[in-house]
Amino acid sequence: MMVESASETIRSAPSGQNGVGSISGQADGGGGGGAGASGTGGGGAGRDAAAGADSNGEMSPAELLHFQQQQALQVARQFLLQQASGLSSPGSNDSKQSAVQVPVSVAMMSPQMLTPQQMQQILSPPQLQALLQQQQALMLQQLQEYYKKQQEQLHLQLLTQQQAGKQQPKEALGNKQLAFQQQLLQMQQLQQQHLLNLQRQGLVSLQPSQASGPLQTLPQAAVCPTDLPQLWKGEGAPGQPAEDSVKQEGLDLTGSATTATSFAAPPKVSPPLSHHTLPNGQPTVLTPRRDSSSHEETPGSHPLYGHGECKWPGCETLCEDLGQFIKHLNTEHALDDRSTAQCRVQMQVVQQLEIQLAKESERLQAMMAHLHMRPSEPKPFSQPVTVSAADSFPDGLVHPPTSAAAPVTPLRPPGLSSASLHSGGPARRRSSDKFCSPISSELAQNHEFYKNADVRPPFTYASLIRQAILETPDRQLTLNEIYNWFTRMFAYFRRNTATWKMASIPEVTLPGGGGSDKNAVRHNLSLHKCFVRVENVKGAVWTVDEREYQKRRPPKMTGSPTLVKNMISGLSYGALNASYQAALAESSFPLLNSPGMLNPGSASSLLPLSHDDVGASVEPLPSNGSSSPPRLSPPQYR
DNA sequence: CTCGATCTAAACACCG
DNA sequence: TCGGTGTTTAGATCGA
Repeated sequence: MMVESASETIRSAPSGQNGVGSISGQADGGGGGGAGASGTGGGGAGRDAAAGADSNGEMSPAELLHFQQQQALQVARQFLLQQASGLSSPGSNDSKQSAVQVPVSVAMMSPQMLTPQQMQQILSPPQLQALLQQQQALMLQQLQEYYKKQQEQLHLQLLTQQQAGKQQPKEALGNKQLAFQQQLLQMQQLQQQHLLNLQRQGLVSLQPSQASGPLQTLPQAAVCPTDLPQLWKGEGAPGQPAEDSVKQEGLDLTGSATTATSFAAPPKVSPPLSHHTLPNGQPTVLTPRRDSSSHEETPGSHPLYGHGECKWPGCETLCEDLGQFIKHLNTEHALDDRSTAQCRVQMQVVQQLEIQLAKESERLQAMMAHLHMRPSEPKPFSQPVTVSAADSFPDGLVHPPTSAAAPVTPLRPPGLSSASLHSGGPARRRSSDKFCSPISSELAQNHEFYKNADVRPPFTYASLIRQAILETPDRQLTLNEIYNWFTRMFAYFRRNTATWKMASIPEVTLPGGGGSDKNAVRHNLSLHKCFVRVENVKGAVWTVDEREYQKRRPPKMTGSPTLVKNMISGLSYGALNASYQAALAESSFPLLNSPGMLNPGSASSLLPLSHDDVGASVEPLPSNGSSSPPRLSPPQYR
């Protein structure tokens, strides 16, 4: 839908977007000129500024996410307002950072004027954490609905097609059905990815049987739409009572997360966060129930706790009982840079998948349109969004429906389309292969992911080039073949053909004879001793000197916050999130990339994050990626 | 602060 | 002359 159309627009205007933007690194740096002083770092501003206002009423999933974040902001502001106006109860034994300390001068100012940073300062960590979780809950809910609708649509359309097929040549019908089934399968895979990711973070805790159940066993041609709701237990019933503990929180996360309309009623902030406080003074802010109903049946459980261990990404700390786990949760996973960063990463993941899903959906719509099967609901997301938009801002604040498409804040997030994700601009992600050199298996596992997802692979050029060469039978490639490998294997580079093939665009042709990425490839080939040029009959080919390659890199592998930061900035969206970007960038990827980040059951991560390598023996993996605590440094924005 | 790795951009040379 | 290829330099970021 809009995602795709937007990206198409960009693609069709190479000189305007990718081309010029990426060439003149200073252009988007906001600061101009200075010899690239902000050349690689100024991308964020550029992307944000590049926000286009799509105001046709439709919302892409990404836009929806942004919108939800706006909602979260609204809730936060409401919360602030109420605190400032004395609604909060001073009796809260743990609110040392909350209402009492809200600077009146700040709190009394129009909440809309608060920046995320200010809110971060004002809100206590538990409150912020609650907001984060609320955001995720919202995202989850919308995604679930979206998935469900898609499934139902597919089912209906398949049925329709089968009927219509009676009037069509059998061969044609067969082909079409096959195509549909493939499409269906793709969506299912996407859902699985999404689900796994969520599960990995603990937001969704599938029962073992479920994990391998509905989605994976869905028959291709006979998908029962009801399977999905089963998978997303608890989702189908918005009014479903959630855990009391959650409802009693100062911020009624469950309510607001479950039904968008809950935003209408400013949460009763009687003793805010007074329940379930723990020795360290941190309230137990439970993740809103999005998972299986088993959690509601068993009050003694926690979505982040299962099989006696903490399910927090990368943690897996053993906890004997829930109490111990709660304690652990509040000590080890309180709201700090790392936790928020991890949260953010997960949001990125979800977002990516959403975008992917949107693309696939669009393709599906096009297919159906072609086959004269007019989709009943061309805008799967429109309805939830509409509801949210209509009901989410009852506070009298001006939030016309259009504001959904054109957010109030100048930060235009991801919605801009995936173009903002890969950010063809000079602020493109820097990849470090310090931790991701083992890309062989990673690529193998996530082959499809990279092929379709518009994310920059978290590898250095050198490691990618090496991989390209090693993948060939004779371990040699010409430069052009390397180019082709890049574009073939990675949607990111494919999408950035403007920068890859700029030589074909006169006005942006570089003296170097190619785009920046191409240039980078050539540069890397020349620079690294591990790449050996061999004269061949047909010309020159490049080979890899493994010894040099291994020599080149230090044996240890740590995470690359740089990469994180870049990825995050590329995916940047949302005012609230902005305040966490730095934290995330500084802290989270090492964890995310650590083996421990993966659930034991999901060893084959669908994320580009696994560490295993075919040549694992060459490069010792860290015993545990999470063992190296992330640096908690002040936020840095590039 | 330094150093190394990396990325990006650019200039330049060579060759078909 | 032009485009592709290859080399080199410079500036910047970032982590150790």
